[in-house]
Amino acid sequence: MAADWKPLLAGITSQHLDLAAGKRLFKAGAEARSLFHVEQGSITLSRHGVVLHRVEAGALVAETSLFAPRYDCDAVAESDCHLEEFPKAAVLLHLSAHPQIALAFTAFLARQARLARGLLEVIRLKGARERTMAYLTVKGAADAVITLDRPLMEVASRIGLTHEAFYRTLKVLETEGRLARPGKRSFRLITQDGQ
Amino acid sequence: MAADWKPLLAGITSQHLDLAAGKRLFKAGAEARSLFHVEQGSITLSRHGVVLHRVEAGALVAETSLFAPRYDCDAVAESDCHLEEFPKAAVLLHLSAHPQIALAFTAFLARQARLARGLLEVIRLKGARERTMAYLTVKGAADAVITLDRPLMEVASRIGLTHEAFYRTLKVLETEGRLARPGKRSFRLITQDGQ
DNA sequence: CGAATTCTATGATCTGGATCATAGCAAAGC
DNA sequence: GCTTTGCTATGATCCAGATCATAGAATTCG
Repeated sequence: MAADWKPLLAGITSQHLDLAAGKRLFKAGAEARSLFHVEQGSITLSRHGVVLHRVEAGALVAETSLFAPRYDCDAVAESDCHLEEFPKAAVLLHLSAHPQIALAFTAFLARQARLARGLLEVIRLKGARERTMAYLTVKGAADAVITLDRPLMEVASRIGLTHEAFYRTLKVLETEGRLARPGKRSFRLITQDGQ
Repeated sequence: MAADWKPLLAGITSQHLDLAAGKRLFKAGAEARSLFHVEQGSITLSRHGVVLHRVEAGALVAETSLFAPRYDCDAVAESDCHLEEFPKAAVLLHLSAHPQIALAFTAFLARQARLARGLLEVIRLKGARERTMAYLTVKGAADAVITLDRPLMEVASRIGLTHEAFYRTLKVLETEGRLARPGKRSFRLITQDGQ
């Protein structure tokens, strides 16, 4: 699905790059020269000190800058990083030369955008109850078992809740009969008859 | 910037489509046949009743479905809509035939993704103060005048606050000397010396 | 295997922001 | 011009969820 699409870059000249925690990868305003793939560690993108995005291992840094002359944010290693650097020009050339790959890349970005927007809508809901239900609902159909692949703590912060609040909310939903828990990280939404 | 990129679709066969408020444009699971451009009104995309995205006039519906065999969400008109329908196949053909346009589309999606992710990070901050500062900070550099083009009420809801809370927070920041307000919707962040 | 770390879980307290209420002002409509 | 509607603004109250605290279960690691 939201596949690691690094394989598609296979043909492009690239070079390894190690970056110690706290070191800067690039800064806003500098000429955008490369696209980066995070192999290990994580990179923080920020603008004027405000974090815009946290890039984890397996993801790309600076997709936007592929299409802009300059980087528009600062990139700093949050932890020791192992990166792969792809020269921007080479990437663009590769994309023009391989329409299939270009399309795949486009599809990848479309999914990214939709994912982020979906999370935005969920997080904008007012209550812990609603956010939790909404998050689970988009993850899977009602009456099907949904298994989360990440710690509940992490899910909690994704939807803008503390883990305590999240655990409690899950418990409440369970006692209310709106949710069944086959396992610690497995859930099943119960269809409500009253609607 | 986040330009209305409809002009790029200029060459493609399309047809007008009017949709009354409450009517469904397509439903999840149906074969994905078209891409839509909202000329007037707004469309709500939802999955199992959870709103994933609200598409306003000037934006596209179903970019993701360009790359998937089926629609993965329901699209319903929130208000009376005027749409332009572009057959998926024709769009894909057009994109393959015009690499420039394909690239522009890709760039457009990259910006969308980044924008949404930025907002996500802002909205995940804990306090009204921080969210407000962060929002303004990414909008413009410190010591430059930032003018918001939309009602403060709308900005408030974007960052997950009630308008009351937002107004109050602005006032607090102002009295704290962290923010100047040349106009109702104009702001200037004050550089703090103590850092 | 046992120790350390992380995750899951729940209880008690406290606060920031939601909610309700009210009002001045600006923009739009007639 | 006057009226209506929507935006900006601020005050009072209240509660959901943050914070602090504690602990059992599960996982990782030496």
